[in-house]
Amino acid sequence: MQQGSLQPAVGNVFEAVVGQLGTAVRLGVFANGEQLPPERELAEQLGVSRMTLRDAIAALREAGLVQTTRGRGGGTFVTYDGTRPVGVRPVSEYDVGDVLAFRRVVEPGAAELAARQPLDGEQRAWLSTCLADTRGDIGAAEHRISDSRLHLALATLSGSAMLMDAVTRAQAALSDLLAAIPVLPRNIDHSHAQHHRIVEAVLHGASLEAADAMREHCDATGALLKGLLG
Amino acid sequence: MQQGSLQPAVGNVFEAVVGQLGTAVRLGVFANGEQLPPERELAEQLGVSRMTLRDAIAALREAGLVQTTRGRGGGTFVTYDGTRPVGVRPVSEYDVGDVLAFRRVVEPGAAELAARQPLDGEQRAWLSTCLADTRGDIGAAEHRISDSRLHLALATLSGSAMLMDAVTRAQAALSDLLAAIPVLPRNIDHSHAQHHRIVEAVLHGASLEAADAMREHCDATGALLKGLLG
DNA sequence: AGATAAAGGTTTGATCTCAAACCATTGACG
DNA sequence: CGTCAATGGTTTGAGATCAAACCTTTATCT
Repeated sequence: MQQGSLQPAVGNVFEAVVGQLGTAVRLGVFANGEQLPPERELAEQLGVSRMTLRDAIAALREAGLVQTTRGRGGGTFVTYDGTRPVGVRPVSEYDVGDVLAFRRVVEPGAAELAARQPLDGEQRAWLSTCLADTRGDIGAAEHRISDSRLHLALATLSGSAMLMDAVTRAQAALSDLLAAIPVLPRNIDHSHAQHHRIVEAVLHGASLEAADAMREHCDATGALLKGLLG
Repeated sequence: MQQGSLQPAVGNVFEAVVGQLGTAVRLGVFANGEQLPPERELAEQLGVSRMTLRDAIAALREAGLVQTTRGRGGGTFVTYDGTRPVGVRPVSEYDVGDVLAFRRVVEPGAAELAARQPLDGEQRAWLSTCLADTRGDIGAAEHRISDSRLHLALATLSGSAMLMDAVTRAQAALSDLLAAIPVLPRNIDHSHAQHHRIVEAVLHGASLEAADAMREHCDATGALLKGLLG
């Protein structure tokens, strides 16, 4: 009986950055049409040299996820609305059941913490906007992206960087799988009702309710996925 | 309102490996006197070249954490019983409150999952042994190490690699802080009672009870730490 | 003793990554 | 129209990291 632990270090910085940026785009961390931060800035945020970042951006450009223009007012812009499948490999290597289990732990935890947090007006408005965005009359792809944004927003509002990391990992690992869920109106309605309940609970500071609601939501999504993937 | 995410890539593989191995030793993942895997093997496990691993081991050797002998039957052996403070930098850069919050989410989650798992005889015995090890008439340092081992064992039994990673991160980030907790018999007794309750719950498959007990344990430790650190 | 096996120790050349400086393009503003 | 500023594009040399082959030490087996 002995441990696992000792996770391998990421050997290839370039690939890691491609994975991170690609995931960020696919999760809607950067909205479609939005401009990425300038290279020098983004490189610093990622803790990576500008050269490596540029190579990664070039890869994303080849994959059609972004476009780049030069000159003042230029930059790298997201050109991905979620409708096309993309060839960028996600970072994760975990088992589906594992990801679902992990998510079921960290997302309710994040929601619970977010509900405990004293939120200012801007934060409350942000959350409401994210919720509303999942509602609009949009396609499946956009729905998936705005869903990710809502979940990441909740994680951000938890105020814990480690939890935020964990939720990001879970969402990244799930993004491809979630794309496989068929968009029956029934599912969307159900999902939205749960989102609504979660956000309400968070806004009212009902932490246990928020955690419960999120847990239920994760269970529902998980059941759906398991059903679809055998 | 915009995200964090985009965690920086680890630039220095060497330092990362030193941190990982050092943490593993300090957390008791490798027991005192125990032999580390052969370099070629360990390098592969860590996803790192043998050269880099060797440099890292050299650093640990200088720090007095391990000793190395050559020839057949030789190898690198842990020489750390937890009594000396060591100069090896931990990996984490997170805020104390953050780590405590994170831990309070992932450890109960892991305990809950472990309780749901059908455990075989070996696993049950392992858990019991880990629990018993925290009890013996041992010093503060050994107590801290066996405590880590128990928590990591629970995480391992959850069956989720992602959760295991998360708990390992949390324990690593906390290891220095936990060392600061004074070893009043009162604390140890309290802590052991909680450990006992957790393990019992896991062995009986009482998942909610396990999660509750672990949550309480985390709260207690957290309160103690906060009290001691201002 | 001598041979073998299992470990750590060393060398070497290729590749990846970095930092910093410099070049090129383009829109905005006077 | 010309200058400036903000952006991406390029070059270069140093240092980190890798993979693979080879050397040295030492316990064990015959």
